[in-house]
Amino acid sequence: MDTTSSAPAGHHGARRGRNPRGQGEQLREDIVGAALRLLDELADDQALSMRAVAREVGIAATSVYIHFADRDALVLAALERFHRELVEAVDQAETDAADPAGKLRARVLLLGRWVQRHPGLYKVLHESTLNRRAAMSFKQELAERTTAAVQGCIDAGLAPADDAAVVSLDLRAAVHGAVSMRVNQPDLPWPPLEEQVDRFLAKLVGLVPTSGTT
Amino acid sequence: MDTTSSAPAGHHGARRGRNPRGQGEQLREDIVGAALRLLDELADDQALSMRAVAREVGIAATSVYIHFADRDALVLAALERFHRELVEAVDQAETDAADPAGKLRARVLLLGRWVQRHPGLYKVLHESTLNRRAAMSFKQELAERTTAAVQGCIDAGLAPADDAAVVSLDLRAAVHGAVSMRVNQPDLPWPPLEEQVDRFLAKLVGLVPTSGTT
DNA sequence: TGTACATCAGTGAACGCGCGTTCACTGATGTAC
DNA sequence: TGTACATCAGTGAACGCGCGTTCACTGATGTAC
Repeated sequence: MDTTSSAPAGHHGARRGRNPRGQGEQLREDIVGAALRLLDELADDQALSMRAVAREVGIAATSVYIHFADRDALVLAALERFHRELVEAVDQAETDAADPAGKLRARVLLLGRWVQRHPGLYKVLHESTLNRRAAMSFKQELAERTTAAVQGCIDAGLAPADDAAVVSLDLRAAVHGAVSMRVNQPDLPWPPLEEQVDRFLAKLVGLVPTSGTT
Repeated sequence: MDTTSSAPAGHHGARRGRNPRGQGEQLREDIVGAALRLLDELADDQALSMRAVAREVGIAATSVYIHFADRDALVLAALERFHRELVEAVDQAETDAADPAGKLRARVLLLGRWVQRHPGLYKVLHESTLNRRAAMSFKQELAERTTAAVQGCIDAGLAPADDAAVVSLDLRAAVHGAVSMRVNQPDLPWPPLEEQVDRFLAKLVGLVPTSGTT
């Protein structure tokens, strides 16, 4: 389920063979996988070149155009897949937790851990100038589910009654900021993200810090 | 005092004349000004080209190398100037405010307003991959002064006693996140930043929301 | 069963471009004697 | 007062590079008759 392990076998330039008839779409997946690996390294969508992607997959540069109209289309497809996997992982973490407060905490903490493993992709997803050119409406999904988790806490009486959308926005902004600072200046001596997240949950959402290790 | 108005007269490619003897350093300032203008537009340090800067100033591309060893050196100088102006503006806002709580609020709100005027530069300052390659230790300054302002609130009894460094980190993370989301997705319908900042000041620092318009 | 044709899954060469950077140079202005 | 020289503030041409993208093509595999 990890984005960076999506390539079938040979990593860079391993001269991959032609797919059998009817399996042409497999190359598309391999290209997206290669783009994800490179984007995570580069941490910049503008720095990704179609030729580098082709080299990584082991195909001719022109073959990328069979599946993607241009570079933006490829980056967009890669980010959509990254986001989908992220949403699935976060939802799974929520499912594993017991009560609504634990679910919200699990969501946020898993996001933090995921980002620490793929800082470059997080940067591209949220900071790339592609945000100016393309819609990326799929990003709404994560926000909506976090708001639902906040609402769950309020409904269960674990958080004071309030506008869940507003509380969720504040929480997401704070967490995004905390994560973003760590991702963008990885060499600075940051305190543990988990403690900061717990302070945000306590102060912004109003959860009682039950020190749950769920 | 605005970064984007630092060029003397002719904006793009206006064929500027040679400086008089002893005034050679003037070109350096003009180059930095042009770089700031372009970086604010591009919102990406990698997208800035030495040739584009030279065109903007109205000089030969090679003349940039008289003052800057390479592109990173130029971007670094530009960001240092942007940061210095930002710090000065924020400090001025703090001076104008009456009590410690008003000072902290003024700092944060002015930062928000400044960023809304120069979103591209904010992105480059905090998100560019130059952060990986260069130190940018000057950025510490803003953080330190915010922490001092938080400490001021605590000392004056306007905020509950707590570790000012921790509270400051949380506040900066939250504000950075709120600002960053708006900068990176400008087309989304964001609620007013000021209200969100006031919530952060109330919930994270513990200030009483005195609705001060200072 | 044979064979002409269509389709699929790609490839190789080439285009024009803007870029970072280097190099040897230019022309105005000041200064020592 | 004249003049040789040094310094300053730049310039113009050129280098090699990787890039996005287009174009006409290739060779294997399936399918209609």
